[in-house]
Amino acid sequence: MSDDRSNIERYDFQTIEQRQQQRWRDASLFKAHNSSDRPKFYGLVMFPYPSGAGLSVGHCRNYIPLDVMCRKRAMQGYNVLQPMGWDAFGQPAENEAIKRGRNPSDMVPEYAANYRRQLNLTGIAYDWSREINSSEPEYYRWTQWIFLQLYNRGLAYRSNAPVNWCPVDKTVLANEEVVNGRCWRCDTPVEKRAIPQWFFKITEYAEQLLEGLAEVHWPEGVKQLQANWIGRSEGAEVEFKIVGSSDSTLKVFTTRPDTLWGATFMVLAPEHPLVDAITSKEQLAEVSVYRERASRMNEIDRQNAERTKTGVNTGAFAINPVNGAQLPIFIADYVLMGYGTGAIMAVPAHDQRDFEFARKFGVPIVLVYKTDEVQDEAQMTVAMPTGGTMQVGAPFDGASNTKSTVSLVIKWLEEQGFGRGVVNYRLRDWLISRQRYWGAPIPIIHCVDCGIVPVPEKDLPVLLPPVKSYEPTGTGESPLAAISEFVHTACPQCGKTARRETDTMGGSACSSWYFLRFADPHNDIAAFDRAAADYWMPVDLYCGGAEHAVGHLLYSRFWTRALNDCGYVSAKEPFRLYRNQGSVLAYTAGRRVQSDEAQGEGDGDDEGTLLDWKVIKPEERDNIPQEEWVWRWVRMSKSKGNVVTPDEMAEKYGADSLRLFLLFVAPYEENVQWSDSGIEAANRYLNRLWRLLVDLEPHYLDTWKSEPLEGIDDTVKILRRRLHQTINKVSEDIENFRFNTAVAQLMAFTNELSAFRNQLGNRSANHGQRIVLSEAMETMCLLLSPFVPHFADEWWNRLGNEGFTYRAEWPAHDAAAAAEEEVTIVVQINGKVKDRLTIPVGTDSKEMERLALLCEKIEPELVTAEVKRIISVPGKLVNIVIA
RNA sequence: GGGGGCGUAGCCCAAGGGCAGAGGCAGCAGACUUAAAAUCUGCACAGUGUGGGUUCGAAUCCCACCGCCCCCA
Repeated sequence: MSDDRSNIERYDFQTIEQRQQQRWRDASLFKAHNSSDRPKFYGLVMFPYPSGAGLSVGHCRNYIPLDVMCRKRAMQGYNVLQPMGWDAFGQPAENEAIKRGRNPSDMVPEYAANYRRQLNLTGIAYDWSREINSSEPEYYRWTQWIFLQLYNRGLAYRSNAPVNWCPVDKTVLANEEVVNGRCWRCDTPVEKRAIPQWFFKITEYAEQLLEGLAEVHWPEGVKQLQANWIGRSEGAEVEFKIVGSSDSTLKVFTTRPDTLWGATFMVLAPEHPLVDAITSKEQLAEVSVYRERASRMNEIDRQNAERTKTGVNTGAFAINPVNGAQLPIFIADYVLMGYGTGAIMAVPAHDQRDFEFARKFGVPIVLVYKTDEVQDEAQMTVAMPTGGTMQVGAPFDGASNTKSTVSLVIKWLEEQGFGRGVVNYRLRDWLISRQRYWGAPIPIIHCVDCGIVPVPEKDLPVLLPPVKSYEPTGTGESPLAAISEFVHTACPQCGKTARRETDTMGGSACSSWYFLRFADPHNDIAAFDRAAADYWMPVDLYCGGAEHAVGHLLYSRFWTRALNDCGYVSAKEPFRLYRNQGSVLAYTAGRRVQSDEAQGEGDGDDEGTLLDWKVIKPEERDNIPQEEWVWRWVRMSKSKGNVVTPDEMAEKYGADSLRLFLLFVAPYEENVQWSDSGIEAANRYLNRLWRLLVDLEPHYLDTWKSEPLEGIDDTVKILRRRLHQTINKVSEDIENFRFNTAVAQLMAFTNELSAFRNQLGNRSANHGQRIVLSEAMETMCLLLSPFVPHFADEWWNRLGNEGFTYRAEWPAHDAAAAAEEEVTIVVQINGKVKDRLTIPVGTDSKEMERLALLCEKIEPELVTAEVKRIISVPGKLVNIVIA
């Protein structure tokens, strides 16, 4: 060890990181090949929308753990694909462009270039030769092509759908733009309007999407979320005749056909098409007022169970097929047109919502199932959904309130011709049209004579026309509708003049297949080559935020299955293993908000804003006295002025320090609180390790691998044991996504190595010590490689190795070398620790008990006590239970 | 309203039926220094949110409650 520390070489991360990154680039180190003898590994992170704020350290926390995994797989001999691209179409990009007065087609590539620069800074092993941008014609041409494949299979269709409409802004709003039923811009109550929209028929895949969940290794919570979203329920569709109308019947879906005998009224959604036909003259006025009011409400409020039930009698009656009873027909907003048939039979005795409605409107209640306690409808205070025995004068009287009774009744209904068993799903079709500019144009032409005509595949892409002004028109139509060169075209079938579809596809279309494009990103004759896609798919490890658990993941699964059915890819499930990471939070100054004050301005990345708290924006800091500041940990975002960029961190501490900190600070799934002191600590560790390696360098023997291990002394034997324990722990921890404990283990081993160095002092190491030190130094380079690749490669070369750790073999741990010889066990009396014993590993229980009873601190305690029982766990403890 | 997660030292986190501590931050003391920073060495600090239960033994499993976070509606 040098006494003159001022001369010791510094850890010069800036030079090292630049040098190593240049070497990686020169060698095209991370380029993936579409065929190989080696097994493949496809690691993917949800591709980002490049925003003007640039990449934050929060993004890095998502991407770096995947990089660690990919780098380890490469060292384990896998052919690795880790690509990156830009989710550039869609509203976030368009909104940002509008805000900045820019054209998104100029803006997006600029932002993307900045993201790419930042990602390279962090040393992530991306294959940039596969970079894709979903807003470029080379890409969205194939998004349109897939649209046509879906259209040809009847999986894309156009239909009237109620959409959110702001009557003041005269525009259609996305669900996220409706806040408490009001427009996010002008606070006007939003109305529902029926406008023709394009849908994908994801409902046709409901069952498959549900079953497929069994095949994938995803967090249970996410699977459950998808299952709930799909919402499968079994029941029956029952037909009710309407009094005075011989031709029209009312179809209802019910999961409880066994309670048909207790139905006392019917409820239709206010939008139900039969309402006009059946409403009596006397009720007409009241019904139309109610329908108008309901059209203003959003579905969230309508389903809120806390609300007082409202509704209006239509004056019409339906006939219960099972007993001929005449049931009054109401309309009420708690019934939704989008679920089931938009009509229900109401059984107040056994359904709480129906019960409340019946009590409010004075409709009779009839018990189907009765118990000893519940016999009299008039005395009921709540509905009785479960329990009891059927006592209603039905063919099933005496049956218990169970699933098997439901099945029996369904069978009976089918025999009687009253209805049939059906499976219903909560899942709705996927609304894909957007009346916005910045998206892939829907490749459809409307011809007066031929109707809807798909654009021939040879005419793709339908290019998004370059325009100066692309803001929403205010007519509810897409801005494309105002561009006559775009709109006017010839019908591909009859050649007459026709109009192009002017809606574009929402961004979620582009992101539903990008993982397939990465397999073959530059193909200009197909979306992707089947062999390439079959080689890489499925994605072996997919990382992303939990907020996409239903939307993006479900859509991607649907498209993959649809493309599989079309014969374009073998995979049925796109993502085999899926993990979601925690966010990076920044300590942020805010202030209390009065309850009547308008909430966040909806910057798009402001989600999760707390109701009683608002960020103090940088420009407001001087105007608000510090005593009113309330500090909180919130997600980083540009609008909050709390973003930390990787640029500044790489500049100050180095990319390796940033990587190490983000991996070390907390478990992968958990949110982390950003602190500069944390990254400083990571940097300090790397400095310490650097100096340690410099100190040990003179002892390094490059022939260590071929030297015999016999004759190494006990001190290094223990060091070597720790080394092999470290190999084992780090390898396992990476597999289990426990990067934080893997780093801790590397630090712990560094401390041991450092203690050994200190012990050695200025003496020269003996041969055996040199062998073990050399093994430790080289192995550390390899173990560190996925975490701090620049640092690792620097030392890898410095120790005389050619090439890259990325191409070196991941170290294998020697179980014999890692095994401990002795173990310390505890001796307890009644579960309380009294003494400790160090014994050889493998000592059996009997011997442990014998030794324990002889312990200095144990023996005296047993003189007066009666030993009732002794529990001994090999390698752990002996517990003596006394009376 | 429904679902999920998390509460361990002043702080971030380990341990996931068996000694509460692997690692780090901050703190204290010493060494080095004219001094400080950096560095090195050492030290101290909690009985695991609360209350029950299961067990020879619970931070760990179960139940209830409190607090925080996330997702869905």
